[in-house]
Amino acid sequence: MPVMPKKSYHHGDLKNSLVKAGIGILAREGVSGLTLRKVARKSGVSHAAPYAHFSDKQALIAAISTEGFKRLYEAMDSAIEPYADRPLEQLIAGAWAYVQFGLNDPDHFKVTFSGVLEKEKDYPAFVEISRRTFDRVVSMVEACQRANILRGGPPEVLAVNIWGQLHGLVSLLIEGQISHKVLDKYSTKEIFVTALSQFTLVPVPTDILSI
Amino acid sequence: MPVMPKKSYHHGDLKNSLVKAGIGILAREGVSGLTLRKVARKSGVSHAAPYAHFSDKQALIAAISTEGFKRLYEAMDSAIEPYADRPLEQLIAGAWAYVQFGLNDPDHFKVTFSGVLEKEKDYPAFVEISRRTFDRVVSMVEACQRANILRGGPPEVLAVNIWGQLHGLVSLLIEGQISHKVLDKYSTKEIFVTALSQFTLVPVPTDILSI
DNA sequence: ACCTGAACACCGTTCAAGT
DNA sequence: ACCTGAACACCGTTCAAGT
Repeated sequence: MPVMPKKSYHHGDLKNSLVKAGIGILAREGVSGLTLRKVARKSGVSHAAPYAHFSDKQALIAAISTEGFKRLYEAMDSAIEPYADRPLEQLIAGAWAYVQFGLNDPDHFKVTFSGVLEKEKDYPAFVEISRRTFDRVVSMVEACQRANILRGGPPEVLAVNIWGQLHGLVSLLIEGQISHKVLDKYSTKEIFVTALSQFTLVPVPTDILSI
Repeated sequence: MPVMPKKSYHHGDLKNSLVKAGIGILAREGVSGLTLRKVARKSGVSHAAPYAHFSDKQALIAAISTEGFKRLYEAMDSAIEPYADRPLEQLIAGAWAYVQFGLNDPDHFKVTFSGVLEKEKDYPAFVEISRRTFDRVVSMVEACQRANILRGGPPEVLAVNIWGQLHGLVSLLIEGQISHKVLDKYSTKEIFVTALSQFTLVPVPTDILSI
């Protein structure tokens, strides 16, 4: 009995398949479950095959992180889109999209932002999407400042602060560091609205926030 | 030639030594360099010896995290001490101690707060020091509210927000996510003072912040 | 150009055995 | 009670060889 040729020797789009497989494993087994060998197995190739496309595990993680950042950028973009010329609404919707991304896929968020990728500076695609996202936030902040919705001061600093506020709360929530005493009494939404209100000079419209 | 008895068969205080060794490795080689076998080697015992004191690697990580949290608590306590009955100064000094802890030993900070420890709820000592620290912050916030230094509202929510703000900024700084365009123009100190100013109803006294 | 299979060094964990 | 040494399954990485 001759061996059946299993489809074909070449995979077709292995590089892409590896990234997708990695994201899947991340969602189901977490950061510690993400191994190169599992990713290869899931893509139906030998454990050495990934090295044809990624120089090492960090390079695959860089690709997964970059994809995470891109998804985040897209999510923020779609969330903002309905609110042309309404900077406050844009800010809130964008912020909420960031939060949702973190809470919906905490391990992808972690890989993208929490130092699993060790030398992000070595990966130009990651640096690029990071820069683009930040620039977008800065221009939203500037629009808010012009509309007297945010205080004055250097917009980059304000953008970093707002980003930091959201990032910190999402991180603490994901890691389960926020005590149940607090979470039983106040919803995630309340906590974030209170946080954003520290920055804005006008009340935060809560009707935008889905869920 | 008979074998020299190498000191003694028993280590003496292996449990403690393993935690210290782990913290050392963390500082020099980062999270990915922290292995049980290295920790054992550094303590001069076989690679199976740690299992007499810790059920698995996560249990050692829990001990390292708990020690990190204790050091943080102590650091905040000493920073606050000089400012009895001056809630604003206490808040600033405590916040700055948190930031310093993160920037001085980023990998210990990461292990303590960024999900390297996977089920912190299983480790009562960790949960306990976490609770104590948070309670301390809440009571500082309450004192600030009474002195009209912070806005009203549920103190736990405000405490979570302030903690989240600091935590987010420290995390982004550690991970190198804050662009050089910003860091070249504004110091860490400036960024944190601006951040804290969003919360306070009075100007933030910067003379407290060492460095 | 893309992939396989064997090999190597390293890791976490277990367990029978030694002191 | 505390530690060792051998063993096992798994991992990242390399490399000669196959298609």
